[in-house]
Amino acid sequence: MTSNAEHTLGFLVHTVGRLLRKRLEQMAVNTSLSAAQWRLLFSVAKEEGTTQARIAEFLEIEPISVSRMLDRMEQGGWVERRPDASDRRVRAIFLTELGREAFLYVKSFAGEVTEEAFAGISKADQKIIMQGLERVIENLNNSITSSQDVEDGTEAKTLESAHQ
Amino acid sequence: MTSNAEHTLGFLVHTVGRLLRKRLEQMAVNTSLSAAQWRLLFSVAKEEGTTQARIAEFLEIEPISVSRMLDRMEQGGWVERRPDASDRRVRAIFLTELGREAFLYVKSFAGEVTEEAFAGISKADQKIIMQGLERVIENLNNSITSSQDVEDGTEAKTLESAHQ
DNA sequence: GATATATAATAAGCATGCTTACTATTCAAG
DNA sequence: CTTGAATAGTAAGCATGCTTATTATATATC
Repeated sequence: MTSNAEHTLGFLVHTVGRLLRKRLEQMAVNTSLSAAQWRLLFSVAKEEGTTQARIAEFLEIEPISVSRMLDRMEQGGWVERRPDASDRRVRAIFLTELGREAFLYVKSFAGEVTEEAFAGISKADQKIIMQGLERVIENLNNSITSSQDVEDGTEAKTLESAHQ
Repeated sequence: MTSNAEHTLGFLVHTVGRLLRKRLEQMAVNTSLSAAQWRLLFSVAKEEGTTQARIAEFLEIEPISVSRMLDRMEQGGWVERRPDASDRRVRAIFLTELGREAFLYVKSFAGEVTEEAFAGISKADQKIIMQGLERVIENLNNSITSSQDVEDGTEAKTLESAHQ
């Protein structure tokens, strides 16, 4: 509807992400869960008793980010940190009853949001889009990794060479 | 490569967005511009002398977010706030020479990142993906707007009704 | 067994988004 | 002309990401 920025992949994905987040939070207004918190609940529900390090790896964010989100979510009563018997560095993370309910609640319409998003797009095209995004992730991961490996200065353009 | 979370639209888009941001920042390591700052430069370059309110509308973020980003970007010497002759509430925003160079610099490989991302995907499928994302944006905007209009409690599920 | 290295979690401080509340200014209605 | 509403920008405080550094504990090497 609104004449939406430029129509490049970056702008589009940025916008879609923002709107998905917004719509999910709008539907889940009864919980006070953010999309980020829901992802965290998701990763704990998938593997109860997991560690903070494993959560960070799964969500591909930094351990410190997990730590501070858990501070708030533990305080909100959604999750619980328990000491690990065999390794005193480790905290095992569990959902509380409230956390389990909230997770199921939001999960119950995560699919609904996807349906709304894909309205009017054929199943075949939906498949192309989903598989396309998977491929994009693979491609970018490769680019990022190989560029990190090179690290010899030939990779990054300089300000001078960029626009002549 | 990595067994990447769940394969839902939300998780995929979230990941693609993060990787695009990361790759762009990796390539533009010579500038100290973040992806968010680049988007802001983009919106100023598109319309020099624009106002903060217009930038906020274009980027679909809040005016206060623009204000604080401009604080830092003005301090970094990328942009300049000038008073508006006809309306003393307004600040007209301009690129500095540095800002113009940085913009062109990053712009020069924004397309490159898209190419990397789409490697191995046919032109036809690329088109389906791009148009699909445009449609998704339209759909979500509609859902969000109409849900805001309703606002009568029948829209949002309750915790009780969600999982029975 | 002592020491060096690796790992789990946290602390401090920054950027970028948000909400809510404020000031200054402009515009519209009477 | 005055008053009241709308608009442009900012302030304060919060959440969620980051980087860099620190603490506590485990593990591997000599």
